[in-house]
Amino acid sequence: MATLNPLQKTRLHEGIVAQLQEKILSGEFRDGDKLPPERDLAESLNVNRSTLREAFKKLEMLDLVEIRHGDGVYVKDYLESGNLELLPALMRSGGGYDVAILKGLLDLRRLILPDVAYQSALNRTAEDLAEMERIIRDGGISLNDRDMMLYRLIARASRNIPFVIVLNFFNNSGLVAELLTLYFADPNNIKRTTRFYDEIFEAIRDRKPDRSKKIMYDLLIFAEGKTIKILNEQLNKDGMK
Amino acid sequence: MATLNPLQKTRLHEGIVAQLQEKILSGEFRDGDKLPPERDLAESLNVNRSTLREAFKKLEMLDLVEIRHGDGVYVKDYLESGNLELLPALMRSGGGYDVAILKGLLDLRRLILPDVAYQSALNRTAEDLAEMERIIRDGGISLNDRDMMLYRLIARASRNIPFVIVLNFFNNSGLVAELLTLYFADPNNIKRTTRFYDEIFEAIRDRKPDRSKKIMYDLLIFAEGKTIKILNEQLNKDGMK
DNA sequence: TATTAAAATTGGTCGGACCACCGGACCACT
DNA sequence: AGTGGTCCGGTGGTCCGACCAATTTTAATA
Repeated sequence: MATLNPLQKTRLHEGIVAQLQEKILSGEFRDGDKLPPERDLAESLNVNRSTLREAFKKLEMLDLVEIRHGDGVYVKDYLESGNLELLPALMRSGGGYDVAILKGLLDLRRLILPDVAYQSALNRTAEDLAEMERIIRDGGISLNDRDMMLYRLIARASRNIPFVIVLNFFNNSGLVAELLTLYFADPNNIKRTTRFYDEIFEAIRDRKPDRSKKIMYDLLIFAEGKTIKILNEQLNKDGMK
Repeated sequence: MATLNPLQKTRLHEGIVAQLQEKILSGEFRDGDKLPPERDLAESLNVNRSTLREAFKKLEMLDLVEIRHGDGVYVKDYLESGNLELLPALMRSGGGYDVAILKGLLDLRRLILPDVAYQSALNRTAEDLAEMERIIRDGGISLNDRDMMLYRLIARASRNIPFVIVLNFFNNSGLVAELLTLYFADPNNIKRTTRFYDEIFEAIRDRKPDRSKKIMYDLLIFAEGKTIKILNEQLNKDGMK
């Protein structure tokens, strides 16, 4: 408790969230622990109680803590209640990437996206197609943005809202963006993905769900392999320094 | 005695969150809309500005709004940024179940859980097995709780943290709990699920990933079919009234 | 007309006050 | 010994009013 640092950021309560979240995810605060009273904690952090409470509201929404009126604030077990939003933070807990968690995330993506493509081929409209084609042909968009936009369009065309929202998680977590930058550093990968765009577009256009699914799956397998390889090389380099 | 439900205390800011969330999900507040200033909105809602701000912090965490210092609070497109936590609310938007969203959620579950079982069969420890057996044999737990606890144990045994956290979503959203109650109302379904417990336990115990995966998949297909059927019957009944 | 400076608007933080709820201690009665 | 009643300190929940900080709008100026 004594190691909480006062902070100065653009938004104080965000800094508090980050600090407390880190302490929970790292195990410094464990399941069942009772945090100090808001008044005390606010004083320790050199912030107003209102500000601290705004931070607590976010932590509560992340299911990291449970706030009991008249009692106190208790740390919850994030493995039992934690939110998906925690995964990016969890993956970076040690400075670099936690490869096990990264692989788990890639597992999730590989399990879901092929079926998104499948349903997209079944339910896409002419408008969906037009938008997809526009994105694919548009040269004014960065590789990263184009990639994420296309996936979003495919998901929307599936008319499956849970699919769309799960994809948001991958797109907005910043995770995919980071990996894509590494991935697209290799021109061969750009070529492979560009081919993928054409293939998946055709398959969805022609309403071929099974083929769409396979095309998506193959691309994901390819991209996963490359990405893991790149990360391993980085790790080795860092390790030798 | 058993029918007494603990009444939930409602915190003011939670009511505000629910109210604003509903207006956003229903489309009354659209993407890009600027909300009234905190001071005005607080007065309209008859609450203090601090209280309103706590609500805003939660809405921001749900990615339903974007707060810009010196500018205002803007509604975001939940289809582009929305959080998984929104799905339960979205599914109940019209009073009953939005069947399309429900099916999408079942899709997700069916895509993921079989592979959770697969990895669980590969990575489970003796301790995992012991806990699973304890849950399966324990007669003192409600059907619902036992079901959710077993799934959680299977997920943990997979040693795949993203899997565990995704499963939390299904377990904690209240969604599965509701459906399970309907599902377990039929003794045949209880029998089928009890058989599933034994089968999946054996398969995981014997480290048979493919068999575990298939057992999980078959059970999910069965349960989905039954659940959808029950819901359709309910809809028809309600429609005839 | 374009630029710049002041003013207004709006979210962010603050300090202090009071209310609502919980838990434990203590008491009265059985 | 056990049950219920009462009280009290601690803690989260809400409120008030003020000022700070970022942005937008408006007005003054070149």
